[in-house]
Amino acid sequence: MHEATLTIGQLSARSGVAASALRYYERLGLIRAERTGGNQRRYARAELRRVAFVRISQQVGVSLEEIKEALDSLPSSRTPTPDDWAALSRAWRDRLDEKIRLLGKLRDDLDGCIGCGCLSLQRCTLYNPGDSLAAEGPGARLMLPRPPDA
Amino acid sequence: MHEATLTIGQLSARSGVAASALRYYERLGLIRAERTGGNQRRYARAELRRVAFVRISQQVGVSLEEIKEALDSLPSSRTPTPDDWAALSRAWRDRLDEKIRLLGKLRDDLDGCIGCGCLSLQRCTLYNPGDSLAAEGPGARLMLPRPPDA
DNA sequence: CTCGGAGTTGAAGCTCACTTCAACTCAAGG
DNA sequence: CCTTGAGTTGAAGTGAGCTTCAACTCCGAG
Repeated sequence: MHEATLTIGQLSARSGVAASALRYYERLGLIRAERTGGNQRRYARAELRRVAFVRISQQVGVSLEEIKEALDSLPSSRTPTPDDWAALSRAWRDRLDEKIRLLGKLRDDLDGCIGCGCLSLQRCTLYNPGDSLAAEGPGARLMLPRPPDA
Repeated sequence: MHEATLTIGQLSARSGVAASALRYYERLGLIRAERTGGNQRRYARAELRRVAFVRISQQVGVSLEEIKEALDSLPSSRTPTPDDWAALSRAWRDRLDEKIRLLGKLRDDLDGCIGCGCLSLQRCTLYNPGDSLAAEGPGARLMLPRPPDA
């Protein structure tokens, strides 16, 4: 026990992420694994940090694709240093700040706004589809970009 | 123009929500419409408020099902008063406060946490699958509830 | 060597929140 | 009356983020 590398089961147990999800993440290029002679995955302990980063970022509402982009900024040749991670976390911090700002605005405006009828108007500060808090969400999305005013 | 009721196209234009989405919301019971003799939808202006509430709530990361539950607390017999809406918004406000609190915690912990390695541990304050910020997310979800410790 | 639990793959399934399509009908102007 | 644009329906498709299944193989304890 306490070896240099982890099996997928061990990584799953330690990260709290299902093994099937870990394989999925690998397909997307979010994490990487060595293989044993018998083709089984062996994870470097550093992968734990990646998995944790993925889950935390998801909780903030970032898509896996965006998370991948962020992770791709880490050096691939060497194991990322604390400084490498710190740079990533700084970028995320800005994201969080913005999100917190928007939520605060939403909270402060909601009471006053919702009763007065301004919610019916597109001009309402709360109702600006542009500065979406929650990315875009899932689903088939097209239906021609809404005209500036219709 | 400026009639008592709105067609689906008008509601779509005013709310910024696609007509197909409005029909979908109706199926889910989030909004309601009268019908003309020729079976076309006619929306009371009060529905605009409902649509706005739905979209704003979605931006905060609430699922349509939860939004429906909230809307169901509005009186169905009469048109909701500002007070009715205010009650709803108070409940949402608590939600927002909690979300803001969690995001703030995340932001404050991230820098220190991510470089040090504690992210690898389940005990990390950041890495508590319990107080999920983003509900549960989409997808097929089962795979037996994770055992208390594995 | 044998056994059982852990691991492997690809393909298919699932939920959410919609959109898209086909094949219509309605409503209003000319 | 005719045309045109807006509206109607149900069914099927989409994308994200996984899970589930079947049919295997691997690996470590006994």
